[in-house]
Amino acid sequence: MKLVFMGTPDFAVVTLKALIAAGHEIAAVYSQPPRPAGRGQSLRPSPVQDYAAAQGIEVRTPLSLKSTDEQKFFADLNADAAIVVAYGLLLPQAILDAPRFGCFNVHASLLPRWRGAAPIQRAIMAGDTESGVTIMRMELGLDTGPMMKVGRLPITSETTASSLHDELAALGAKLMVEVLKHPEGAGTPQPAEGITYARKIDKVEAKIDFAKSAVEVCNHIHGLSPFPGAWCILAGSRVKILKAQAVDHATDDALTFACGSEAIKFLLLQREGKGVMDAATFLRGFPIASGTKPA
RNA sequence: CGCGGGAUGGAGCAGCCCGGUAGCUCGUCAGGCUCAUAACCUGAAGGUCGUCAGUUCAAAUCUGGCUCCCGCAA
Repeated sequence: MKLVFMGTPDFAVVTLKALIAAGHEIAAVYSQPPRPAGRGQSLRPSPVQDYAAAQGIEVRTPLSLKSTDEQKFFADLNADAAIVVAYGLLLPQAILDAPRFGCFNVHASLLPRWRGAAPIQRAIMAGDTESGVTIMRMELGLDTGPMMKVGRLPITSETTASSLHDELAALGAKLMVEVLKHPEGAGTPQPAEGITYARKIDKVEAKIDFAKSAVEVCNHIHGLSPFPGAWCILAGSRVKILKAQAVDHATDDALTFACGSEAIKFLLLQREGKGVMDAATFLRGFPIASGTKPA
């Protein structure tokens, strides 16, 4: 089929690759325009733009799809379908109506739970035991469209936002390819019950609150790992915690700390300016006296 | 030019301010002890101190350039 792909982060690249591998023609790729990012705040293109450009695909980065010029260009692509994955722009009705089979979206949650911006992180932070991806036919509303296909994945005590992100990206890409084999289906309406919204992750949320229970702290850490990274102050240094484990009670272990209930054991950490290390390695160069309290 | 930290034997760090025998924790190898051990003891190997240049009798340490890594902020 002749497709238009719209997406921005790494998560979307996985689907784009799968579509190309499945033999679809990508008429054009839309992505968020390059923005100042990283150190030196230099302008850098999105992962999707990077990849598409490297494949020789035309990339468009409009600030909005509201202009009639932009909508006309889109319509003139004469696509069979538009595939949207974490694009970052709302699609006006004129865009939704343009492709022959409509627009399809990969969303990283079991809808209608976790509609919105940060479904992967929110699912882990909330302590969900299951996550997944939903392929939906797009509507004007935010993640409200009828479901074409759903894939489920368990969330365990080992799951981090990073690992779940990778798994869901792969699963979503696979399911999208399958959906496109029968793009004419109407899909199943989302349940009216169980709607929640996954609001954007705010940096101020990242600081660890040791007053919560160990399990909550652990979920918080894993949900924000590795970005933006849950952190606390240890012996005067800002330390990011990328992996942890809830344990029954505080022990003599240098990196086990009491929480509101039970205790948390840090397994993977990163000091400011340093690389990521496991607990033993971290302690070798940055000894933490027993009894030290994190802040 | 957004702010800042860093590059030292395989790993993580100290030393640098106040130039002059390269140290610590761990790992590796050999041997010993032990019923046994991620235990303990003894010994050994392993580093042109990121790179280029400068200052100096002498540079890991002072000065300047370059490369790479990371935290914050966006």
